[in-house]
Amino acid sequence: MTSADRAFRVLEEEIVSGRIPMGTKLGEESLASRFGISRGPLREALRRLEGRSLVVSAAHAGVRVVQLKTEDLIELYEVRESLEGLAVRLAAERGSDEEIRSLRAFVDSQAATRAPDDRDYSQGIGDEDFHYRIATVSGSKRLQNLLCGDLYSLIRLCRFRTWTIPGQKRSQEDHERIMQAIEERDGELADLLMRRHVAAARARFMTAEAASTKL
Amino acid sequence: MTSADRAFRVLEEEIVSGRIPMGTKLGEESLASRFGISRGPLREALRRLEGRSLVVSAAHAGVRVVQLKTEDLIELYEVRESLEGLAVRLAAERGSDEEIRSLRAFVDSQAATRAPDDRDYSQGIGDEDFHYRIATVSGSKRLQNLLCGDLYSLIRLCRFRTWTIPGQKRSQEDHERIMQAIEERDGELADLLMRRHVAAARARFMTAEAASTKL
DNA sequence: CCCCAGTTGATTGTCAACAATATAGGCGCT
DNA sequence: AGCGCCTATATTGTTGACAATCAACTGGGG
Repeated sequence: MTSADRAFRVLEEEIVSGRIPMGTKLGEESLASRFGISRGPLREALRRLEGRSLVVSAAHAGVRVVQLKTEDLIELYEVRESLEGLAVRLAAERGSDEEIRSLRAFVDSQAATRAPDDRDYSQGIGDEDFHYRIATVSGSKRLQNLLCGDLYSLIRLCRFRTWTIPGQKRSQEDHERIMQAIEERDGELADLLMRRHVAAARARFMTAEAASTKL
Repeated sequence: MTSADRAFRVLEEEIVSGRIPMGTKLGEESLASRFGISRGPLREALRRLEGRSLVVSAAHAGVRVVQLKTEDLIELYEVRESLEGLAVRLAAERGSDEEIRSLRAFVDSQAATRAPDDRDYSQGIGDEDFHYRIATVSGSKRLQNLLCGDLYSLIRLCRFRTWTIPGQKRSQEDHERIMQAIEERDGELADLLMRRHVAAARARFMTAEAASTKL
């Protein structure tokens, strides 16, 4: 593993997790000294981040962490809606029995470990994990990379805004129904339910956003 | 515009157009001398290509143009099907009257300029242009970048394989019906028709592929 | 007092040389 | 003759220095 690889992974994680806020300027020299490497490999790491749209760079003006506006997040959710529908359809139609059993076990464990008052956050993680696993079961590498590699990263980048009331009980019910559709190999129904599921998440975000901008 | 930018654009165009075949090794020194630049900027261009999945790089083993297998192309078509459905739905529901009129004018011009025997290729271009314009009218920057920037590039990269019988008359009829759905602001219908349209293209490719591998 | 131009400073873009590693070819061994 | 090892070469990874460009600051003029 090269030093540029390390810098890329660390920066990617820090940007996606929000530890480096949106719009932050990424000076080459300071970052290079921080990682203990030269500017050459660091610039390569930045270019890879640029290729993945996590940063934007203007010539002679440095690179900054991408700054997503409200419309950008809405667009991301729209794309995610379609792609997750496709993913769950493929998972239902082409997933192996073993994969589906494993997915069922996960859903049940999620339902069991959910403490009655454990609202906010562990549910968010569990929800994310559910979608992540479906992308895997879909069997489409390209789709998995698009969802897990690009979309989720960008959406998580704005997580602080979508820390709205998760409505996790409803989410849990959604998961259960989607799971049933998968087990019945009903790709079309799973697709429909999944689209509604993420559309609901988008709606929650939009109402929360509207409320916050009204203030 | 920096020299790394130039190298990136030229290489991107040459890879996507197929002038640099899949699997070709991209040596740094030869490319650098060809562009008249040093290895530093060239490496940055390669890293940007890597971020866009047009090349794959292994440490100390150089970078090669991505080599798409049959399953990869199928996966690309599946993703494209969903995303184009979304694009045309958004175009129908949110496109301005002016944009839709412009789109109609384009479809009509395509139907008019198509010479009766002009099969193979100008239709392929026209078809691509149609989808490109719909992505624009959808109004979603993210979707437009995904479709026009990433998916079409990778699909075109395999164009030599999908030079199958275009069935352009059927394609023209598809466009006409999709256009009508857009004009009626029927996003759901446009979505359905578009999905069928690209599913048909995928089916043509798959049968052609099956025939060629049977040989 | 305000505005514009020149200059200084810092940051980015580029280069050529050095170090590290994988691939290829030859040599010896079995 | 076939196989494994070892060297040699070529390519990649990394570095520090140099050049070019942009931004801020200062000084002079209106």
